[in-house]
Parts: sequence; structure tokens; C-alpha cells
Amino acid sequence: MAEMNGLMWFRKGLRVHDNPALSHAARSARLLYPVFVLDPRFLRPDPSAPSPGSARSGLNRIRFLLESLSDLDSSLRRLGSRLLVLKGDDPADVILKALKEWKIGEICYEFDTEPYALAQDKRIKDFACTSGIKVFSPVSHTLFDPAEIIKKNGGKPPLTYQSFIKIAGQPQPPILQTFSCLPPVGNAGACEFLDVPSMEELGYGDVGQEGFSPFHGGESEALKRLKESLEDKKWVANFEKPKGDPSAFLKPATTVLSPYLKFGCLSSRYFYKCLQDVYADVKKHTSPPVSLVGQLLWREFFYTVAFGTPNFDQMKGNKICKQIPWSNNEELFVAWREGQTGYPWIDAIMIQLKKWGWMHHLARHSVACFLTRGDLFIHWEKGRDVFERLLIDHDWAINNGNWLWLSCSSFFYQYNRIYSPISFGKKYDPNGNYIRHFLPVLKDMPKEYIYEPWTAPMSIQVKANCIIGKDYPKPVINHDFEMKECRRRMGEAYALNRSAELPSEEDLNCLRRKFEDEAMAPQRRNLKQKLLS
DNA sequence: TCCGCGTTGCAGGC
DNA sequence: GCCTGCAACGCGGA
Repeated sequence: MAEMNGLMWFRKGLRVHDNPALSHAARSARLLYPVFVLDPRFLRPDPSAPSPGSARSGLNRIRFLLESLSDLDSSLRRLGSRLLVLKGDDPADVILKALKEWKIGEICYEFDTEPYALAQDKRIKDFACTSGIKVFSPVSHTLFDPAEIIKKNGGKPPLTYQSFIKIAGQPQPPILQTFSCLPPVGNAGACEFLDVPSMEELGYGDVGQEGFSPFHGGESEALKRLKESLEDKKWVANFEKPKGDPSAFLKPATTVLSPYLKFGCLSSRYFYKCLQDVYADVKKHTSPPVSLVGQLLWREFFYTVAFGTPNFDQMKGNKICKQIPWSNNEELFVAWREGQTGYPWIDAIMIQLKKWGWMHHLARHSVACFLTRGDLFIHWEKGRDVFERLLIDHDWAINNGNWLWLSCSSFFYQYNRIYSPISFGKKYDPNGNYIRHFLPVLKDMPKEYIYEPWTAPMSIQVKANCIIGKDYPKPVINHDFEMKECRRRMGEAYALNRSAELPSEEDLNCLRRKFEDEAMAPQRRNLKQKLLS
């Protein structure tokens, strides 16, 4: 019999469908408190941040979260409950207080593999253990339990996609039953129940509508988007990720379900099941790694490796990460971050990131390669931070995994394969429509020059109302030159990683100084100068 | 220890 | 759209 009070703690998993923690809580609680805690770590406005938002999140993701919370609140209200928004300096402290105040007998929350959540959860579990409070914390954010996969693989996470697939097996099915009602909410006691705040209430009153993403949060929006994507069965069956067009922005080449998976507005298990249903209906379909199911499995792959690798989100102390003496160049880094490199393809992508909080996977590849091993030779952690803050679908495991991949620090090691900031985009969008949209300053540049506007004769620049060096920057580096430099440096860095178990800080600094000296050598400097003028 | 293989490079040829 | 040469990596399995 349901005799005790329950607390359903929402963190990710902002949904009612396929939510094992909520189902369990609904069954076992007399009074049920559905809680979300506003975390100042992610939400507090930071005026010193490079763009509006908090230190850790841009406005687009904050807004996406609020929309998701409002939608969840509406769904809970339809079931006779509501979302109780709480606030405090530290979410774990807030939950501990609520557990005591409301005499909670069982707390339910979706298991989260990220280090930040794990540290929080440990405090909750320790308290619950000593106070006789039951904890129900199922794995439901992912298709598989990362810990189980690691166990099956002999205690280590599989480091290739194929070896992951071999070991993974069949995922957990989603819960398909729906609720007719939820247990009633108890009294607040000494806690304060808040409504889902607006952007203004969070302190983002004067930011206007500038650059807001076309994608909106919430479970309803996620399920609508899923339905729309799945309606075109032929498209689902023939989906091949690498063939997608990164320059498509009016109708993106992918589902754009990633932000909904990130916040758990969409259950990956439900998505997987829906895809299987479509596959059952069509004669032929693509397969992992390129298929849509393959994309879900990439997510699982990165979650598993991230969970099983200490210091996954950094180079230092990360055993699967090549130790590479990346250079420090704040000026070039800021040019990349702000979309001011002078390479329109790169800059347009960075502006799309700022404005929309989303860009196509291959577009992310282009700019990540450019920042790290392809052109600027800047640390992947710097780029990771920018993506982490601005992407609406930012996911700790996937973002770090992809930066490790693109910088040839782990998973992928063919550092000769470098994306061209000129020809890669041109291949998909020869007219430069994508660039014209996100960099309107170049909208009248003839297509012959739009990917390399610095080569346009002055008469053309005048006619296009865009003088290079005045209205739009000159290229900050010469790609043909820097690409070769990067290849050579990567070769030397790899050699260092081969000869020692893990190169020491000293080895790395030594090689870094060598790269710096080479770059400063008069001959090279003159050549660079010549190439840029 | 060796070999096959790997979601997504580019330029050039056909 | 498909091939090759470019220069060449490490993981996983045998």
C-alpha cells in the first residue's frame, strides 16, 4: 500500500513518457512531491561571460530548459499534480532540506552518469542511507547501463564503436503505459514552492529577442518533432549521417532531436523503439554507424567511455587522450569563438552556434578541426568550453567525446585528414546561401569569391558593399600553410606519445617551446607574412 | 606480432 | 558518383 511520502527529483528526464523513476514514485507514494531545483551554477547571470547568459550556459539553453520545465509542469497538472520549483545555492542542500521537511520515505530520480551529478547524488544517498529513506535511481537516460557494458567488457569501456556494438546487445524497452493521474502534492512546510520562472525572473530581463534559437524545449515539442521526422519513412530508412548537408538550415539534414535527448524531453528508448517500428515497415534500411539507430548508439558509446574513463573531460591525467602541446594564442582563439577568422564557412558556423545554439554535426567537425589539429593548433578544451556553453544540445559525454575525436586526441587518429575551411562547405553549398544567411555582410559577394572573399578584386568588394579588412576580416591564418604545420606538429606529438608511457609535463613543454621557436623563426615568419598579405 | 579496419578529407581523374 | 594517391594513425582480434 502507498503509505509514505515520495519525492520525484527531476534533473534530466524532463518527461512523463517512459520515465521509470516517475512511474515508480507514482505507484509507491501517498503524497508525491515532483521537484526541480534551479541550480545557480548554470542559471545565475554572469555579466563577465563572453556573451549573454550564465558562466556555463548561453541564453538559448537556459530558455530551452525553462520551456521544458513549463511543458513538464503542464503535463503534471493535467495528471492532478504539478512541478515544484525550488531554489538554493546548492541543489543537493535543497533536496536534503526537502527530504527532512516533507518526511519523505522514498526519493526517486533518474541515474545520471556525469561527475557533477554523481557527486551530488552521493550526498543524497549517504543521507538517505543513514535516515532510512529509500532511494530508487534507475538508468533510463540511455539505452544501456554504461556500468553493465563496462563490466561485460572486462572492466574497461570499449574504445571503438564496433567493439561497443558487439558487446552492447539489445537495449531496454521503453515503458509504454501512460498515467491517468498522479498522487496529490503535499504541503510546502518551510520550503517555498515556486512556479517555473521566466527569463526575466532569472535576471535576463534586458536581453531582448536577439539571436534566439528556432528550436523550443519540452516533451510535447519533442514528441511532435519525433512524429514529424518518422512520418517520412523513406527518409528514416535511407538516413546516412555522413551524407547529410551541413549547410542546410531552413530544413536541417538531421532530426534535431539531440536537445530533447539531452534534457530527457525525449526518451532514447522510446525513440529507438519508434525507429525499429519504421524499419519493420520498410523493405530496406541503412545500418549503424550511419543510420538513425546508429546515431543513438554513438550516444551510448560516448556515455559508456565517458563514464568509465577518469578525467575524460581533460587532457591531463586522461589515459585515452594523446598528450599534445597545443599552442596558446588568445587572439586566434577569440577570432574563432566570435566568428572573426576571415574564413566565411568557419565564421558562419560559429555565428549559427551563437544565434541558434545548434549546427549540423559536420559543421561542428569543420570548426573543431580548424581550431585544433587543422589550422590554429589550439587546445580542444578551449573549443569544448565554447560548445558546452552555447549548444542547446550540449551533453557532457558526447561533447567531450567529439572534441577528443576531432582533435585526434582519442578514438580517431588520422590527423592527415583535415577539413578545408574553403572546399568542404563549397561542396554542399556552392552558392554560399548558408554564409549569406549567417554573415549578411557577405550577402552580395559573388559566389566565385564567397568562400575566399579576400581574393575578390577591389571593384567586386566595393560593388558587394564589403571591403575585406574593413567590413569583414582578412583571414587570420593561411590555411594551406598552417595545415602543413599542424600535420608536422601532430606527427611529432604522436611520436612523443609513442616513446613514453605518458609524456611528462616537461616533455610537453619542451615540444611546445620547439613549436613556438619554429613559428618565430625569421624565415617562417616572413613566409607567413607574405602568405597573409 | 601482424593485419584489417575505421560514420563524415582533399584533389584530381574519369 | 567512384576511383586513386596522398601519408599513415591505433585498436582489436587473430
